[in-house]
Amino acid sequence: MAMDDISSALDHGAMPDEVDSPVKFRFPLLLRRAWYGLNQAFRRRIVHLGITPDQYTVLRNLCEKHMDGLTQKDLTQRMSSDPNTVASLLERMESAGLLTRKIDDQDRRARRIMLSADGKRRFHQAQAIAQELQVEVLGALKGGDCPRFMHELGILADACREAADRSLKGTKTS
Amino acid sequence: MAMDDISSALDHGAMPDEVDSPVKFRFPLLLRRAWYGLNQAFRRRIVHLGITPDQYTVLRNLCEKHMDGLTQKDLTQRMSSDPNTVASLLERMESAGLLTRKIDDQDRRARRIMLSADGKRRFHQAQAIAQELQVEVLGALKGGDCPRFMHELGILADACREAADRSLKGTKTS
DNA sequence: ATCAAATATTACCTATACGTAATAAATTTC
DNA sequence: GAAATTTATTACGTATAGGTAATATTTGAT
Repeated sequence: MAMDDISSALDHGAMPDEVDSPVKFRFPLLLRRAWYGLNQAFRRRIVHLGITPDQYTVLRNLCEKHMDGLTQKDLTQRMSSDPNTVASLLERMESAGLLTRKIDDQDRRARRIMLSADGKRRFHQAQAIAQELQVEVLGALKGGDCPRFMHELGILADACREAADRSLKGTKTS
Repeated sequence: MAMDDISSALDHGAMPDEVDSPVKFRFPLLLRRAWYGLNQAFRRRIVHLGITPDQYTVLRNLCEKHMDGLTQKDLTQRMSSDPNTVASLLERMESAGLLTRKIDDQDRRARRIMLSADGKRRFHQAQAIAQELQVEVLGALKGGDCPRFMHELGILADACREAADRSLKGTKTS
């Protein structure tokens, strides 16, 4: 039953009628459901640590192979995020004592973000929880489908980002 | 080069070391990039219509096969969203003249949402743009990968939602 | 019929996304 | 080498996510 629905609804790769396919197989709705579900699950599991999913992402980027710190610009790119969002995010995290921000020596426009000892500690606690959650969720994909799925999701993610960049100025549809 | 990385990083379906795999193949980061990219692209393309991507989703749900209207609860479920979020979203949309809200006859706790003529008109304009965007993005997936990918994304989306529900009360990890 | 429990919504709160404009410092240009 | 341009960040505004609590209404139990 499942494969029939899929075949009839999403057949030729990227035809316009996909947009009118059943809710269960529409890319934007599935993406929304997955993203918000994953975030809510993680948020609920780490709320006792006093950090949010986005703050966890910041801690992770700071913790792994960048003990020398990152600028806000670096973080913005690594998180596929926005300078404004990252700025206020870091402001809250600095107030919470998770990190420090100091003017960069090489470029005094930039601020170099450094993880605090407490930030590192809380990150490691959250990381164990993140790993559990990831095992739970990805376990739903049977067999060796996972690597290929991630590869395809990466292709689509890049396509979405490029579409967003194209949509800012100039030609919108190509 | 690509497949080697994938294979070494994401091999056994859902092992903990996936969490430490290269950024390019981490589920949460890819999901984030895809979701925000898609939204930003769509937001930029419909801003001239005076609606946002989330408002488009409301309009779509109201427009297709539910001319008799939906309650806020219905909309919340269809959008994989939250009652609070939907309430304020609809408040703004009502102020903008996109829809009307009236007390339901059968259940006076509920409010029945009805699309306005202007809301319907703006929806159809936005829908053409949504279809273009979807063709652009999904076109990045070559061959017949799309149906299978959507099926797998649906499985993961459900797994994420269930994880979130489990995380609210009782046993968190199973 | 009546009181308790469940349900739809609102009110209020903080966190995040992201658009525009301002500011300051680095880089490029002539 | 000073002016124009680019770039990192901040300031401020609106929209959305979602938590907790209050309110009103329906449903269920007695």
